Amino acid sequence: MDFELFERLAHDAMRSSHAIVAFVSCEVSYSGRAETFLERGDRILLVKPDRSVLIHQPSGSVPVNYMKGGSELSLERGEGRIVLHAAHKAERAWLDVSVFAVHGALSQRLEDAQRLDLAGNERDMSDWIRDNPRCIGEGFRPIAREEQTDVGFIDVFGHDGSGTLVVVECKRVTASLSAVDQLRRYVERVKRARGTQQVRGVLAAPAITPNALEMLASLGFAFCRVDPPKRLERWARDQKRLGEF
Amino acid sequence: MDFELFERLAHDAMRSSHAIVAFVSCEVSYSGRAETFLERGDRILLVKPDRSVLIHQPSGSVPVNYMKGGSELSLERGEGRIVLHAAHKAERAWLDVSVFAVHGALSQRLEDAQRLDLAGNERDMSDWIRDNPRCIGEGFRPIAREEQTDVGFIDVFGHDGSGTLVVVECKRVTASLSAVDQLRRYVERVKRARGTQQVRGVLAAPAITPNALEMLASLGFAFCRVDPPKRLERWARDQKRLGEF
DNA sequence: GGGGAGAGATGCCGC
DNA sequence: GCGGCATTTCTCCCC
Repeated sequence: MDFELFERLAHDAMRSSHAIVAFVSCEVSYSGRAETFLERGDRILLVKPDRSVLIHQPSGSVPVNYMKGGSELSLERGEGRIVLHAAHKAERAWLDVSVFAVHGALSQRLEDAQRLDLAGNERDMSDWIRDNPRCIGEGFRPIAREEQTDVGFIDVFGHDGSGTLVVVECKRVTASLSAVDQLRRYVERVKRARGTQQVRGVLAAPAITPNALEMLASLGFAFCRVDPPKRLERWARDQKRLGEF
Repeated sequence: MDFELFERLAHDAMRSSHAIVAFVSCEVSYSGRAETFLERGDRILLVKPDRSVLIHQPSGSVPVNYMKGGSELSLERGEGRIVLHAAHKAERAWLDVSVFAVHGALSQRLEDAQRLDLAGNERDMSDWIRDNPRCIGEGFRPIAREEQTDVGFIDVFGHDGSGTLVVVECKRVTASLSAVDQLRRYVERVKRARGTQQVRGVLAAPAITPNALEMLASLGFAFCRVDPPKRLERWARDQKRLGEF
C-alpha cells in the first residue's frame, strides 16, 4: 500500500469518525510526562474515533507508545515518509509517528454502546464482608462501607460489640507493605478523630507477604484470610476446547 | 468478509506467526482474576504473534479485555458465530470472543528488534539528586542510590555532615500520602537497623498534596522541591503542525 | 519465583 | 479539578 492510499484512508476515516488500523514500518518520538524515542521497526498503529492513538510492537500486551483521546491529529508528508502528529495541549504532550512503509491498513465505522460487566473487584469484597461479618470475628458489627475520611476511604468500618472500633482494609490480591501502611493511616486517623486509643486494625485479603505480616503484627493489627467473591464464575467451568490450532 | 475467510486468515496467521487485526461484532467473556462479560458490539480485535489478545472498544486507550502472551489459542465454529478461545493455564485465565460478523481483517508478519529509549523517570531523578546533592540541603552528602532494604529500596541515602543520616524518597509527580508512608517505613527501618534515632527523612518531588505535607510535618520530615530531568526534551520544542485535518 | 515499587501508569469516584 | 485509590493493573529489578 502506498502513501497516497494511506493518506486518503486516514483523511476519510478522520472526517467520518472511523477507526483505523495499520501495519506500518515507523519510528516514534514522544514528549510529555517523559521523553521517549523508538527506532524504526514494524508495528501496529491504531487510531480510534476519539482521537486516541496506540502503537503496538509485535510482542507484549501493553502499547509501546500512545496518546489519550482528545489529541489533535495531523498528517504531514515528508521525504520518504508520512508523519502522523498527535498533540494534546492540555497534557502538554506530543507524539510523532514517522511512517516509512504501509504494509496494510483498514478503516471502519464501529457501533458499540455496551459497558463491561465485572465481578470480583474489591468493592464486591467489602460488600461481602459487610454481609458476612463473622469472617472478621465473632462479635464484629459493621457500621459503614467505604467510609470517607480525608486520608482515603475505609473499606469496612465497625465495632466488636464491646465498644472497640474496628477498621478493615480489604485487598483482593496478596496484601503487601503498602496495604499495612494504608491500614495504619486509617487507624491513626480514627483514633485522632474519635479521641480514643481503642481502635483495632484488620487486614482482609486472600494472602499476605511475610514482611507485611511482620509489620502488621508489630503494629498490633490482625490478618484475616478472605477470598474475593466471583459471582459469574460458572460460565468458564468445564468448557471444552475444540478446533485446537 | 465471511467466516471462512476469517478462519483461514487466522489459521494461516497463527501457523506463520503473523499478527492479526480485525474489526468484528462480538461478545466477550473472561474468567481469571475476575469475571467479566461484554455484550455484543463492534470492536477491534488484535492477536499478536506471542499469542497475546487485545479487544478494544471504539473509545478509550485501554483494552476492554485482554490476555497476556503465552495463551493457548483455538477457533471454534458455532451457530452463526465463530469463537476465539484463549486459555492461559499458568494464570488460570480464560477468554472467549464470540465473533458474529467480520467487517474486515488483516494479517502481517512484523519485524521489530527495537526497544524504547526513555528519559525522565524516577531513576534519572535520583541520579540527578546524587550528582546535585545541594538541592537537598547545604551539607548533604550522598552515600548510596537505590539502597536495598528488606522493606524496599531507598532512592538516595546519605548524611548531613554532622552525623545525622538522611533518607530521601523521590517522586517524579506530585507526592501523595503513600509517598510519606513509604518514607516513614524506610526511616523506621534505618533507625532500627543502625540503632539510632538520628535519621532525617526528606521527600523530593515537584509538588506535594496538602494532606501529604501535613502528615510529613507531623512526622518531622521535610519536603524538597525537585523537578524530574528530561534529557531529550529539545526535539519537540517549536515543532510546526502542518496539514491539519 | 516472590517481593517491592515505578509507571508517560489509567480510570473511577467523591469532595 | 484535585485527591485518594483500585487495577484482570503491567513491568522491571533484585533477592
